[in-house]
Amino acid sequence: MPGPPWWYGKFQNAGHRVTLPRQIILGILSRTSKHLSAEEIYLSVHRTYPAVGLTTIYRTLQLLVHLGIVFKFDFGDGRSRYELTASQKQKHHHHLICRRCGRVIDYTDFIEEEREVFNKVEKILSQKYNFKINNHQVHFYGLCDKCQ
Amino acid sequence: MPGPPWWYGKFQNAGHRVTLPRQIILGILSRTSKHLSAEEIYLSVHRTYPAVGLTTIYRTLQLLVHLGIVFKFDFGDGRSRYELTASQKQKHHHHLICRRCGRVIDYTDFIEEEREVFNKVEKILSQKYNFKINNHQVHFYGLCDKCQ
DNA sequence: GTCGATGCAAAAAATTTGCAAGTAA
DNA sequence: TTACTTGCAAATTTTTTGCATCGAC
Repeated sequence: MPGPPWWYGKFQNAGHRVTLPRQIILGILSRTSKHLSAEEIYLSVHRTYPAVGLTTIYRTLQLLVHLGIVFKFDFGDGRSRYELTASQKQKHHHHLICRRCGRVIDYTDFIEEEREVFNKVEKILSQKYNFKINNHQVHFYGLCDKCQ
Repeated sequence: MPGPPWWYGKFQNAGHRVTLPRQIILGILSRTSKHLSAEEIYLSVHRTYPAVGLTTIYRTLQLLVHLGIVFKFDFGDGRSRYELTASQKQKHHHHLICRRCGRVIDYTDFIEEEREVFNKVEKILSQKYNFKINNHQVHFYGLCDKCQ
């Protein structure tokens, strides 16, 4: 029995409406493992729902970032990239970024080991800076095999 | 005795020239602890060297990112932010980002386990993906005290 | 002297905004 | 019904490019 999606409550709590465009966009994000740009999401939505405009994509993504539902990244190719912070299908992962060609590798190695440390660090930081921390991201920068 | 600056070799190796604008920009970056935007750097340079144009700022920053000398970040306010990857004065630090107001707190309170994990992960990832890793960054996302 | 680097103006992209019309709650 | 959302078009903002000149090596 598929109850309401996991993000439903976040919309409710913040007083935001669950509209069709928003559901579609979240659907796309939850079905991909890529780092999509606003335009790529727009094109993907557009195939099935041509009525949805690019503006709505931008506004929705802004909202989702705001609610902590998606991450917004800049991998250096001039456009922002978006991905869900969590989902059933999507494992928590971090990034390995080539600073020369911009290639991005998702890695999930050691996430478990990291988790323990991050929980601890998160706790310390939360108290010290009075921050309510929800997520974290690790980026390693370097040169990929082809660019060395 | 102040020999050539630490980044000198990186320029040489890559066949890039050490010009006045580049030295000025690096000087500004090494003297601040802020996350400056291209325009802020431009304004800062412009005070003392009005001849340097905004285009040069962008081109120089692009080069510095390319060489691994500066980090380029998107903290969500619509413009890219830059900071040195390392320097004598600048301690390695990570970021705590408020997803509501965009406030960014630098923290340097690393715990020993944190360091250990990163060294370990870096080593393994380097081998597994054949990446030459130079740097890493950790971002914690959440709500700051004022935005909770 | 060479060839990379720079400045200016113009162009290109990406993202945001105004406003009337649509629609979830 | 009420106010949040949306689409479209226009505007804004950031970043990039073309080209003649300049300057580091």
